[in-house]
Amino acid sequence: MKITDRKTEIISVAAKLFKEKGYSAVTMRDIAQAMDIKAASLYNHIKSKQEILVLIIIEIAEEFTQTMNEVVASDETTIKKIERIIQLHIDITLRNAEALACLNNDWMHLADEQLIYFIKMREDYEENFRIIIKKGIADREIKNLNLEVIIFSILSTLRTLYLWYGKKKSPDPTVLKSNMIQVLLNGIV
Amino acid sequence: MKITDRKTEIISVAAKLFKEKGYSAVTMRDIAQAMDIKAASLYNHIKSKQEILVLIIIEIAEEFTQTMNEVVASDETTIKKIERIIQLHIDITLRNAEALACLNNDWMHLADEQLIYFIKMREDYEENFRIIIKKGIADREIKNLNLEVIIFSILSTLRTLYLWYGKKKSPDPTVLKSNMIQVLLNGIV
DNA sequence: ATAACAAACTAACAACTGTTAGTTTTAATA
DNA sequence: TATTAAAACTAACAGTTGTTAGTTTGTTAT
Repeated sequence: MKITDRKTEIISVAAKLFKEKGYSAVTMRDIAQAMDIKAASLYNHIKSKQEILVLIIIEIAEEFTQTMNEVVASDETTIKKIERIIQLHIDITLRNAEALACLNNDWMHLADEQLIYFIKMREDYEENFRIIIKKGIADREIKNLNLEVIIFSILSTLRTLYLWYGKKKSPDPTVLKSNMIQVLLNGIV
Repeated sequence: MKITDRKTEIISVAAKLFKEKGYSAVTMRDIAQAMDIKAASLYNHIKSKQEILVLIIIEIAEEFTQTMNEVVASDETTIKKIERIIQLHIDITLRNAEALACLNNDWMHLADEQLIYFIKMREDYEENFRIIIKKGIADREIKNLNLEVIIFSILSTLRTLYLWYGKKKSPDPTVLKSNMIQVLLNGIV
């Protein structure tokens, strides 16, 4: 197996285009052109446009799922758990912002089993987060505020990190992490 | 002028569809079908598919711009200003979640002057927010954390409120507002 | 040199896209 | 009732879409 075969290249190029215009607005000819080949040639490597989407999204979704499962099963403090989740999102954003953009914006274009599978993972992820925060409130580690507001505000920030990275104003990863923890946990006032 | 003419109806139906699948994945025939008419009939009321997108996005963008300009020009405390911005986002989300989804996900499908105009408004909005927070830090109302992290975490939460509303778990607006202020300003720990 | 294989190509398809032209229906007004 | 305007219709267009079939090119192993 080569370090980066042609199929991997297609997926990476496609992800970049999907991030900019969305899955539906990107044509096979767009992807081909970005690789300096013809659209038909793509089919020597991939089965369909759908397959590209699936390969971009599912792998990352599974990575989120697995780490979240580990975190939720651990016996750390709630705050440490949240810090690990923040770290998880930052890590994946740095490694593959394009795929994250795609996951966030184009998941609804998955089909059949893959769509169901993705939605299940997403719901489980949120539910695990809910369990963590709930326990944190019960243990008085977390303020007794509306559970859904807490979860939503943290998750929506972490999920859209990809929008931010790549911009000049974004600080380096370690600074980002510590500041993000400060802001999300202790507030800004 | 009728209370709700056909054109307004088209825009509202289109926004709903755009929210679910994105601008590019929704066809004129989809919009027509949702209104129980034929695609060609839409053109008695609108000029093009593009026009629908423009009408959905620009009006709301201008509303954000105007209120933000008012807030930034006021002489309230920084915290009061942030509270007004939170209120602004909640208000618009409640009134027109579909248009907000569209603004967030499909703005890049605007064209020419409209695209430039939108990007300008978006940049100005962020810059105004930056000015507010900067002053808050200088006045010691806000903690001296990384400016961009503060702005990003608040804005990304407020901008994706539309994703959340409509779900069962979302609390009523006044509870939402007070909890959102608590979480975003004072943190959860 | 030749066989074998990966990866590109050309050409074409059937379906779908936004949109136009011209016509008919519907409902309100004179 | 006749007129008019709004809003629907049918039919079709030119261009684009994802995809397939069959062929050629380039590289590697025998």
